[in-house]
Amino acid sequence: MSTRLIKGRKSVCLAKIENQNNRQVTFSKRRNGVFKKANELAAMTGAEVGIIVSSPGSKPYSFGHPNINEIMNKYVGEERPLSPSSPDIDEKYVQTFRKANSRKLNAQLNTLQDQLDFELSLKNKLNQMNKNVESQQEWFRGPIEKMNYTKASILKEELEDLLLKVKKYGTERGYGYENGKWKVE
Amino acid sequence: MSTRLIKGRKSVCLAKIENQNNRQVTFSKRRNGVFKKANELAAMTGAEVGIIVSSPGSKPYSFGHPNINEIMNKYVGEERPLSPSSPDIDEKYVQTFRKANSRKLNAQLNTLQDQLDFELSLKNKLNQMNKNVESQQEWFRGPIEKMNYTKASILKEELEDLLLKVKKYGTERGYGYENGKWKVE
DNA sequence: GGACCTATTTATAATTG
DNA sequence: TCAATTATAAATAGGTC
Repeated sequence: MSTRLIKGRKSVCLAKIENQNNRQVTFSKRRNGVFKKANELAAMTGAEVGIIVSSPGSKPYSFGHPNINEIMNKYVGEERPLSPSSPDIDEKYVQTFRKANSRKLNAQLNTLQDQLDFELSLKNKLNQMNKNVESQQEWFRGPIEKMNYTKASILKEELEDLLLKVKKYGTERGYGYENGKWKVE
Repeated sequence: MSTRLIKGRKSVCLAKIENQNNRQVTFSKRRNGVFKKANELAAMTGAEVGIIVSSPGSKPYSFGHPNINEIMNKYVGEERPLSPSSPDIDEKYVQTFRKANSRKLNAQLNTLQDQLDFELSLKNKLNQMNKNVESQQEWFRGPIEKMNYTKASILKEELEDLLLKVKKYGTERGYGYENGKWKVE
């Protein structure tokens, strides 16, 4: 705890970070930051957001609300390749996007999410969450073609937030979270 | 000026903004915010970033570094091959993107499971949630391959809502976790 | 690599012009 | 509607363990 070094952030420099390690660290932090912001944008305004990020030497990451592949397909035109000679992609994008508003999946998802948002109380949700457990593994092992990674990342992040809250305020109530493991008595 | 009014921002609430006007304002501001963050990410780390955003009642917007179309073509490269006249594209990225978008479910599954390590360590929470997810499934009937996305969406929504509620009421004292069950008063 | 910490810079919600 | 203001919440650079 003999800390007396300078720690606060410096002003951001809009230039490529030279140091390889710092660059990687910044990439990870800021990639998550962008995804979090995108998630907030989608949640708060109902916007559709799709993001693809790739760093040299790193895996590609994607974010999509409601789903990266759906958004991508809208952008490039569903079920048909984008003509290599087609330069005016923005125009095409507008058209396909408007037409796609009536797509079945989106409508169903919107309905689902609206119901979840406005009809289920927290108490009901929590009670339902407390039902048994069996098929969880199957859920993770099933096809995930249409689910992008970032849904999971965001989910993870929010679980971590939740856990932080629990860790902070929950210990006095007889449970806690330490060293990556739950302690429930 | 004669009155000292409160202007500072409030804490962000991860829920859809009801007021139409505020929602549009927030959309514009935050869209720019996301693009700015994405631009910084690309500039500082050399990452490739592509973003598509669209809000109902608003035009679609895109951000791309170095180029949105190029990035998207890489991402969907499997279904929509790159134009043969793409000389400056690192083939390695293309391969990675193809892999990310691949229909080889096992590859994605492994990646997903790695990212979900944290959640898997919390089985006694997530497994309970799964039951709820299963029950909600009846609301939605569609292609099997999209079921998992639906489950993920539901789960994510529930977690978001749960987190919101916990943040809102948690510090006051209206929640707890005892004997493997959540309690909310 | 990851979690946590802190000083500071940024982003932005509410408000005014 | 759009730009500026300002108080605050959030993000994050650099550090430790």
